[in-house]
Amino acid sequence: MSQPDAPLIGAGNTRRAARDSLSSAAARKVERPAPLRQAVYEALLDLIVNRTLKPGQHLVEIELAEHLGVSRQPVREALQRLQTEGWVDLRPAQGAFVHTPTDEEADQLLSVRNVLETYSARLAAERATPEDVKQLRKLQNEGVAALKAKDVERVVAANAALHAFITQLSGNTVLAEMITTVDRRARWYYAPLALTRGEDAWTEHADIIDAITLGEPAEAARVMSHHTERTRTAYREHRDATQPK
Amino acid sequence: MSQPDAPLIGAGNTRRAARDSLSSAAARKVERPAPLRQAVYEALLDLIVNRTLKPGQHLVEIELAEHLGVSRQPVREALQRLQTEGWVDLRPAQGAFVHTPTDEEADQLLSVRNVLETYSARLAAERATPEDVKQLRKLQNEGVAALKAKDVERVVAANAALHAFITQLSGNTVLAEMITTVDRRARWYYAPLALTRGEDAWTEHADIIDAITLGEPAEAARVMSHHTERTRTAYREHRDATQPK
DNA sequence: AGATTGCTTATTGCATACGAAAATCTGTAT
DNA sequence: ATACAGATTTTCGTATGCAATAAGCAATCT
Repeated sequence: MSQPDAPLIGAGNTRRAARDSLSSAAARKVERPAPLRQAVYEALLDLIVNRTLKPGQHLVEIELAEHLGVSRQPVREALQRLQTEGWVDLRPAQGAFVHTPTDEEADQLLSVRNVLETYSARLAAERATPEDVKQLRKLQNEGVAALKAKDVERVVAANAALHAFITQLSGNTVLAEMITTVDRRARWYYAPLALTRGEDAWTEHADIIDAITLGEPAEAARVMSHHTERTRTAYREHRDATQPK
Repeated sequence: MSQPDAPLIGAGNTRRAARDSLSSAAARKVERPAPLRQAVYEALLDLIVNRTLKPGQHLVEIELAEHLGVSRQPVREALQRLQTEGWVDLRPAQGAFVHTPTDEEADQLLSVRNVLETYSARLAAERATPEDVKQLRKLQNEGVAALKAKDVERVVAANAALHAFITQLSGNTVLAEMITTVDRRARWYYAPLALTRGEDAWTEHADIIDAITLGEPAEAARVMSHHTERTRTAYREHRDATQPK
């Protein structure tokens, strides 16, 4: 049985009990209690991203439900959301399967990501305050430190944090949400190649921050585009290297 | 009672009966029968887009369900999908409300649309075949004809069709899906200003098609950006005119 | 042997049931 | 009249039940 052994909710069977345990798993505070399906969504997404649930794997509702200690209903709803975001495929009358990204799709996603991130960098350069710049430097330092320490986890986290912050700086909420989704998926795709290009990436990050600091939108856009394009190329090369055709 | 009077399913109460009537309403053929929630999704989206369901309106699950002749379940699932796409807001324990776009949000969406469409035009210019170009001309002619006939419906449809086709030409599926979603929302936003700039728009369309025909990506991008930016400006002006602050 | 048909089982999709939270209403006190 | 407290109603969120479909398997036919 390929049941993952992650959160596993206690025997608590009431709605409240299930919610609490799952929420703590997701480490979130809720004023107005978020629906259970939200916690389930986050739990499942996490399981997919960290590859506990493998691409192509058939996700049986009742199994996930029992694993998380809830009923099928919230699981269904979470799975459907995961579908619209491209994490799983829902085949009518057959159920959910963890999405298996094709090379072509990954490449397309990375190019879309390029376009969106480039635009966000441009906007960020137009709007960043000195305080924002200070924060950017901080994130950059953290990333470089993590890289020096060869702490993969930390580098990945720092990378995500830096990009997320620039995205926020753009001031365009619609754009930011889109990038958040796309980026997460992109990271999932190129996770295998991890830190093969760590050094270069953080040099490029420095260039991006410089452009934002100087308030030069065109330059920021150019450098960000270069950066994300390099990532895309790295992905391609990695792919060609590992699948020698 | 603000019950919409649109599809209204026959008294058929079985699963099969309800599915059939809704499917025919959505005018779709299904080999492997699409889930009912899909049909409900389309029906609700249509009701929102054509403003039968008004922004801010509280959507009560049971009412929608009875109106469509199904149970709450598929309605819930459809509503959740509509939320992830930005058509409704789901407030915990309160239910669904048709999303009310703010001016800021509309502007942001239109600028994202600009970026995405611009990129798709660039790709289209790189890839379009002579056959594709022929089809583009055809769509263009249809639009101009509709404009001459002052048939608003037709113009809107032709406009959507042309943009959709260029989007397809890009060959980037991920991008295309994104544009489809964004565009549909954008049209919903600026629907009020309808055809105030019909003439100009179709002149610009001609420019875009020319650039694609000549296979000049940079030019296609430039012109498409100009076009979508003009739309955005028109939206702003319309807004400022109608809400004199 | 290989394909085909009918049966069994597993799993989904929808409907319904029920408890809990929010909104609304009512009556009372100030 | 207004504000507040409590009860009532409405509506959601989750759980469960049931019919229908798809996959798996065995027996049969060619």
